[in-house]
Amino acid sequence: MEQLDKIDTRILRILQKDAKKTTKEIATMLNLTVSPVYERIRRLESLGYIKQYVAILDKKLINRQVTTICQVSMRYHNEEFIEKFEQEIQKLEEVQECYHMAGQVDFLLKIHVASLDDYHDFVKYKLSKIDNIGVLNSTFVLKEIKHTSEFYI
Amino acid sequence: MEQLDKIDTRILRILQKDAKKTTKEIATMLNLTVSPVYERIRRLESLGYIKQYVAILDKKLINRQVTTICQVSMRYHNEEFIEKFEQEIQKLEEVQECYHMAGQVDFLLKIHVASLDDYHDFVKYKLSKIDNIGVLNSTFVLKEIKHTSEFYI
DNA sequence: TCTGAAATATCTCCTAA
DNA sequence: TTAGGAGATATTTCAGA
Repeated sequence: MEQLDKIDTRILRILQKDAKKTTKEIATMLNLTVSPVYERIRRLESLGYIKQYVAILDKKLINRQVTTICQVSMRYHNEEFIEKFEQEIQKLEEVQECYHMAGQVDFLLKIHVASLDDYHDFVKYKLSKIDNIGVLNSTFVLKEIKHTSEFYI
Repeated sequence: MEQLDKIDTRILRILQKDAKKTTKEIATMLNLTVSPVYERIRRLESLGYIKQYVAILDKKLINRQVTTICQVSMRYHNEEFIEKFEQEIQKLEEVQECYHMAGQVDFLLKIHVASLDDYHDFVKYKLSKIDNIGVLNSTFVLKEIKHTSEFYI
């Protein structure tokens, strides 16, 4: 895998903040012409450095204002159950993030719903239906202090 | 605040998955011409439904493969200390998410670094320098099972 | 790898239904 | 709110340094 040079890194920094910046604008910022910037972005995409371009929505406006962190521990820790759990989680649209953790708790989930009622339903009818869950501990987000998709590079 | 109709919702769903889809492509998917789609996207942007467009990077390729969840509790819970903590967290580039939580733990942080050594340095020289931290509990992500910026709408 | 230019496509805005 | 069209702007490709 080739290394990134300073120009590549600067391009990634710019696109992490604003994917709508035109090639021309980026070229101007970097004192280059359009072509090399165009080629570099293409290369960063095809090598997989840029995975995708997405629109970030306002969760309050689209009525997903309740964020919950749910910590899950399995009853039995064999491979089969773990894999089954991971598969089931993929299907749950309310779950935006899920991590397999080191330590006491097996999985940490971040969940977005419209209301506490909806969260109740989510746990009752979806999450707790998954096999082999031992402990399930939900805590609610009072306020989002920081949330970015950017990596510091 | 005006409500979104079905077409708006479908546009948002598409742009959440791929912000590079052209107006023309979206129009074709929705059996419309370019103009109405163009106008709706503009409206969704100016009303704030779409907050921003970003490029999502591959954290392994850019060398940020270590993800940590850090749970922080304050020593004293007065407003001044809480606000100071929130301000300091904003400045730390390693912190991608920070939530003020209900319950035992005050804050939950998601942190990305290149290595365990870097995490050690982060805690030692940055995080623990913040005033009034009582308990600080780090757990490491073994595997990312799911991570999306999409909301189910 | 870069510059510069030419071909192609999209964006953007306007008028009208 | 949508359709259609036309000028402005961007993307994409390619020869040459």
